[in-house]
Amino acid sequence: MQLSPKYKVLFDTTLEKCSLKATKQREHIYSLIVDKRDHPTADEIFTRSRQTMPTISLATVYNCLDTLVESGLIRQVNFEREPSRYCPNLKPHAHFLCKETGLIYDIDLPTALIEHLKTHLPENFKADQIEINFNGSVNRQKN
Amino acid sequence: MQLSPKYKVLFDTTLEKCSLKATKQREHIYSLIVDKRDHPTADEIFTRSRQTMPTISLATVYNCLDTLVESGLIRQVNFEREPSRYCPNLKPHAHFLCKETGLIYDIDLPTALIEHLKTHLPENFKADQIEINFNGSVNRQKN
DNA sequence: AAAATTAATTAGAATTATTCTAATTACACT
DNA sequence: AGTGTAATTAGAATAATTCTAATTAATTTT
Repeated sequence: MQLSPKYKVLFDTTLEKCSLKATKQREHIYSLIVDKRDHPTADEIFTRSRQTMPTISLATVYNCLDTLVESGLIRQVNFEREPSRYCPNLKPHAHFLCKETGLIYDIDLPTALIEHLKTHLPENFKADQIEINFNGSVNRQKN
Repeated sequence: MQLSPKYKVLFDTTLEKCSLKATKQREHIYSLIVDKRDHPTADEIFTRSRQTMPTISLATVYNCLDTLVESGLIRQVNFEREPSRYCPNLKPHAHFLCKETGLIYDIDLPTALIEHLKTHLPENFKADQIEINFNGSVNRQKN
């Protein structure tokens, strides 16, 4: 529940850059996401945040998540019609949803590969973002 | 509102293969999606379908869409928190959402490229599906 | 062909995630 | 301290989707 110096600096400077305030609610929610990188939903984050900040409201959780996404500190991850999930990993990566466990995994992808995907767009298309989502199952490793 | 022979055969055989019935509601909805490939939402499909089938219900539209997706006749396309959209293009492709117009474009991608993405998964990960979504803007072509 | 079985459709209620509204609080700047 | 602006809050509202239970349609069995 305490941001490491590295993330604290990132948090402060990023919000500063966006002329947004580094409030304790925003920091708290950000620290939860950085701390437990299990791609929680807004509701899960709400539940967790109440444990140490019992007065926070669900609206604030949504507000803070939106702010953090806009400022680029976290990414919103959407799979089909499921509730949005949130991810603090800022390296270019894809997501993999295991249909058996419901767990979401980060899949590192080379930046070059992601850039290569863009070359398949028509000339007048300019992509700001690419979202790559895998769906499947993770097999238990044999010993 | 009339399926071409090609799509009619595809529709009939695919549902047959899944032991699902080729009802007139399902065919109607499928034909709308094949006919106007603008990635409509369930609600848009509902509105369109009522024009020629005024007794169809929204629940049926959702049911039919689910059935068509499950059988593999159409794809469900999800961008962020927006309502699901539906796409009859079965070739491997990505989607591009223009943030200015809200229009969704199909982006053809070589099968090899999509397969190549899978090679970046850990060994015990088996992907059934990959969803690739671009976000950005389409610039008006200069003359 | 009638009866029975099963699947699909329907209307409307219920749910759920998210957004909105209006009031309050916190903070920064004179 | 007083003012202005942004952020937070509680609760209501919304919107997409799902659920429920009843009806209809289609198919198979008798």
